[in-house]
Amino acid sequence: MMDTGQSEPKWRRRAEDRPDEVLDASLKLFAQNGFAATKVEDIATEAGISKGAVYRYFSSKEEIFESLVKRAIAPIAERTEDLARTSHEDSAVLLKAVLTVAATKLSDPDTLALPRIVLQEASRFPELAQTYRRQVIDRAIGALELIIEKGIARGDFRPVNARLAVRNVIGPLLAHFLLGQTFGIDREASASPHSFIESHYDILMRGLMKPETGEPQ
Amino acid sequence: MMDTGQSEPKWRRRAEDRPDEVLDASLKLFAQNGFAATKVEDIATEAGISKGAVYRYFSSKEEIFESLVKRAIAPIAERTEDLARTSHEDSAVLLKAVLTVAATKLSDPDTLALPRIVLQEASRFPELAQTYRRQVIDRAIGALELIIEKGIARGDFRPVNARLAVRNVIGPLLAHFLLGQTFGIDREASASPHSFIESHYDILMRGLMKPETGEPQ
Amino acid sequence: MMDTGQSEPKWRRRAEDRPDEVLDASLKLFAQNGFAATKVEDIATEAGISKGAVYRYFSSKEEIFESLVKRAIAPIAERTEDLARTSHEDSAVLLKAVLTVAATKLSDPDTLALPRIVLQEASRFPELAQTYRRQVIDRAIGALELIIEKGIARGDFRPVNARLAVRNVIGPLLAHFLLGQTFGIDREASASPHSFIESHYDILMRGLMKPETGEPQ
Amino acid sequence: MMDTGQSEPKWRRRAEDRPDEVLDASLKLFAQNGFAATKVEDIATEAGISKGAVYRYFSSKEEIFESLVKRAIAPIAERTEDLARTSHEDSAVLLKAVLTVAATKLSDPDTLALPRIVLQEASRFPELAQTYRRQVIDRAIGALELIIEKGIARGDFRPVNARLAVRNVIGPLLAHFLLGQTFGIDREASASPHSFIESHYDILMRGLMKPETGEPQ
DNA sequence: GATGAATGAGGCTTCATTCAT
DNA sequence: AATGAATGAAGCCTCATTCAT
Repeated sequence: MMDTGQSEPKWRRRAEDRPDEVLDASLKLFAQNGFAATKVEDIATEAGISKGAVYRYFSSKEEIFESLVKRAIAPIAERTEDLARTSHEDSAVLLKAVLTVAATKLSDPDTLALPRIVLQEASRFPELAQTYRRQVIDRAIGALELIIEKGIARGDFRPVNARLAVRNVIGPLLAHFLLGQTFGIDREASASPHSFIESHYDILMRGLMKPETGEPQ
Repeated sequence: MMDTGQSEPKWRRRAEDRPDEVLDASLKLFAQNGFAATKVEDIATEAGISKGAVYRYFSSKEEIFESLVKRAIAPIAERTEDLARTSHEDSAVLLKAVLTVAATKLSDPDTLALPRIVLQEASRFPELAQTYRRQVIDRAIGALELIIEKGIARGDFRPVNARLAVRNVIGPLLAHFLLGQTFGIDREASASPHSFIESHYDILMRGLMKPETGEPQ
Repeated sequence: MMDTGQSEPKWRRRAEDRPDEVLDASLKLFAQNGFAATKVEDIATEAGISKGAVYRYFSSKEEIFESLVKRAIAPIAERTEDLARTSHEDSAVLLKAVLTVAATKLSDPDTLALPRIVLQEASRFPELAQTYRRQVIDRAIGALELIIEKGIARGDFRPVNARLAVRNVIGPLLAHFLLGQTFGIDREASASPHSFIESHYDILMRGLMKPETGEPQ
Repeated sequence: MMDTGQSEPKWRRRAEDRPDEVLDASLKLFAQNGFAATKVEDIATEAGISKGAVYRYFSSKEEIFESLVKRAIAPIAERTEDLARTSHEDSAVLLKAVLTVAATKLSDPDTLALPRIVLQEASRFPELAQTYRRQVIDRAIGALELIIEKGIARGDFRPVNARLAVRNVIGPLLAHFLLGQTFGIDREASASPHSFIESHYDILMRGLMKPETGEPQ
């Protein structure tokens, strides 16, 4: 919140930063190679510490993964409620804002990394997957559902099944960014985050809005 | 200890079926536990043969995975062109048919399994991922793109960017089935494949069609 | 002894020839890759039969090796005594004849192969090595020892320790052919079997003969 | 079951010595059983460490073998040149010195072990065999050749083909020590290194020297 | 606290041998 | 008798985790 302008020197390694550095390193390597194929020694090297030191902060490789997920969840869990509260505005405007933010974040590979890993490892860490689901997915879905329901109540949207309609909001983002990153699809200009969001928003809004409402935006 | 006299044959000689049995077993276990966490011995046991026998048909665990993907790709690659050719019909009708077929297939965990695994292991098998992408994803996207473009040319659809619009067709399916299976979301009745497809189709078609076209379906 | 001139057609595979064909194949492969690195399947393929068939003639890979050694030993064991009996001639002439025969044989890689393998595998097949030693090495040494002793008795040679002098007869052959084949030493013309034997004989005879005997040969 | 209280350290930390200890253990076992028949676990046990520890120092069993050869080669490659330089002396004296040193070394099973293994495994490690040949065999042969040529130039020796004559120097050593060790030949007193060298030298020198030179030594 | 040497269970793979066909 | 599919013991190697220094 308060950026004093004096950038924290990267080289100052402080003990309390270590766990986070380990998690950063892990995130990078897990995203690159998957959980099983990532060696603790590699994590240590990437974090600039020794293998043994890793075990000072985390009791096992699995715990690193759990902490990684929990670290990512924490801020999301806190901020999510804002989404619902802020919805005093026009539903269409709100939805566009949400989509834009989401697209911006998901177009960053580092942000996409964790959801991807969780998806990958869900079967091996069922409880963690459930935690992620409840803390992140359910909240996001819940928030979007609420936005849609409010839009329906306000008369902005047609009376659709809000819970199912959420798939039409989230899905195209998934298809674009997840497949895009995983398979390297459509790296051309036409697929820039911006133009994609324009297209998605255009189609989605027409699909949700009442016919007489006229053009979206 | 107790020999009843009825000799149980240690194994059957059934070379022709074995490779497929191994692949079936592998698909099941890979889907369940991922590639790395699946032991060759488990595959063998699941296939009802010995560890060593697996290596008569596949030279390594990786080759099993590759064969699995190729086996799944083959029929898809053949049938895909049909999709484009059949499109003499009304674009809306065609699109609904496609969505219904896709939903039916994807709601079967066994069908969804392979795409899931490919997604999971893409970073560890980059070439295989690219093969899958070209043979399956690109074709599917291409076919859908063609349907949309024909719809635009016929005046059924608004002039949208067909390539990007494809995300709005595929994405909700992904969100529904992939996340649904992975995280166990929404197992309630409201989320039946049928009702989801109705919802998806309704929103999607309104988003694509010209306003004056009237109600979809 | 009786060569009728009608060469046995190679392509006529008869059951009674099989064991020898297996041994031929084994000799070739053992010489090439060693005992451990040679697979029974490779032997079978080389012999033009199936893996199972090999086990009809030999009960194990070790037995193949044993048979190989015994097959090679048999004729040697029979012929060796001749060497001692023939020694009515001049010791120098006899020794030269022996050296020439030995050099001719050892310059053929196929002949050298078995001694090489026996040397290689001696520690893994101690009994076989002892059999080989007694049947081949001891006899050869014994025969040469006898030749030398007779030479001394006749006054052709100086009174040397015959048993130790045998090393001076055999050793250079070993050095030339064994090292030559194993390490590919001296493939030039100067190292032809013939010129080597001339050199060896020249040096050896001068070493053994009485000074006053004059030039050898 | 019975904890006496005196904690036995599971291992010592001794990284610097370990590689050599592993090589020593490997040499012993390779010499005894051959490369293929020696298990990494056996090497580890012989070296007093665990299987895994071996892999801290060598990335594979093959690398152990390579290191073994290189370790043995290094000092030889350095010292060999001395042999040629020292040859200010009488050729006969020099040759006897060389033979005596060689015999002393080769009569030690531990010294003979490596050449034996290299000979055994030459076909499986062709590059290593060539390295050994160039670094050890070619140098030794070259040095001996030089001694002989100098002897000829000085008028000590007859004009023989030096390159081929080298076989008469080396060969008897090979026959005596290599066969002796491999097949357990002549363990009697008559075959002591000393008496063998006397015999070999006696026969060899007479073979090389000019008739009028008189008795060797 | 930090380090990295050491451990050892566990996985992949090979291949001699067996035996149903 | 021949075949080659199947077995399974055994070996190489990996790597998460421990712990002496």
